[in-house]
Amino acid sequence: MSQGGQSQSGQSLLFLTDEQVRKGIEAMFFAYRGFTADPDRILQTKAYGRAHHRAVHFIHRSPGTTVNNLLNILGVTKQSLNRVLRTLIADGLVSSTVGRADKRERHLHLTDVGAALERELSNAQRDRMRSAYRRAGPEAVAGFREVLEAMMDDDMRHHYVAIKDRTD
Amino acid sequence: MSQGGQSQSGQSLLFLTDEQVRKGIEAMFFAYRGFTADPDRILQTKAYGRAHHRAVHFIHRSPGTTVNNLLNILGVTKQSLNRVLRTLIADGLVSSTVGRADKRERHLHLTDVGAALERELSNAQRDRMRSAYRRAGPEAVAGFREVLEAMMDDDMRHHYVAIKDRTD
DNA sequence: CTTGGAATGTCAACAAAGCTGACGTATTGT
DNA sequence: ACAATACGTCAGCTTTGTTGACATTCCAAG
Repeated sequence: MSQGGQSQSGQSLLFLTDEQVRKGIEAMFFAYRGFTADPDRILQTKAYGRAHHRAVHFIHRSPGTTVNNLLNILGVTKQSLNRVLRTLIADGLVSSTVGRADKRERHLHLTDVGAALERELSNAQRDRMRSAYRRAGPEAVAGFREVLEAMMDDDMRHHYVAIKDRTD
Repeated sequence: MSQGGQSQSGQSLLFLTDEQVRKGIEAMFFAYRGFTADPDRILQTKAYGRAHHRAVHFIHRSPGTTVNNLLNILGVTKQSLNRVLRTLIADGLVSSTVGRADKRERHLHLTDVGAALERELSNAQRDRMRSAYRRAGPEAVAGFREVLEAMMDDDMRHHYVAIKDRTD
């Protein structure tokens, strides 16, 4: 890593140099491309895009979630989400049911077809993640998660933790 | 981290469960949003977008690079890159000079104004990265980088390593 | 030397997916 | 009764990706 003669203790003092941080930035950029590459390839053959993937993922993750909740998680406008949701519902991948307690709300679920697509996309993405995990090892993975969590906006970390610790 | 009763050795057997991997996927999603949030905010006030940021970043990183080289790094079509480059050149942030050896090539450099924007964006993004690094600690950072590197496509890892080890 | 193909870069037109703003409807709660 | 909330939709704009067509330059085969 061309750190030259830096000792371990030297590294812990120097690991925040601009050079180190810039490498992290580029690693993030290149890795995110890999992260989305496999699902993107699948989606392209089905006339869907990354936005559909995200919707399907989080509906799968939190079945019965409302439109508003999804909006907060995805961080887009309702118009943008609605366009995606409309096609997913029209194509029979997602079902939208009026809320029982609050009839203004719509609860979203994946249909069997939607769940099948979710699995296909998930598997592709998980395979890459799993193989990266395997190559890097458990300790690297723990560090990976720690840094990512520290990088999130506070609101997003809240969503992430909420999902992470959900028990239902 | 709520690992509960898992021992270290137990963890190394179980860390590849679907649940673990899925959490990594969501961490990646939420973190990437944070990662781009600060530069995006700055860019918005200047009528530029994320694509401009990427171009400026890599021109700064490899001064004199050709359009084609930039194309490979960024992984977009040359038409898409060209649009961004055209506005950056028109606005005087980037200079494009005809190649001496091969006159088909254009060599790209940042002007003083371009370098100033690069610094502004870089600083914003680095601040967040640096603070995440600081919170997580050097060992977590090493793991972070390992997993990201393992997640890249092979071609992209090549670019990353090439840039990482450049000596000029 | 010429000529035809490969490589580099530019222009035009279109698509996906984000955005703002305005508006309508149903439902809830004060 | 009325204001606020949740959702859907229309219209129009921006960013950034795409494909197709084209000009320029280089190089190598004839």
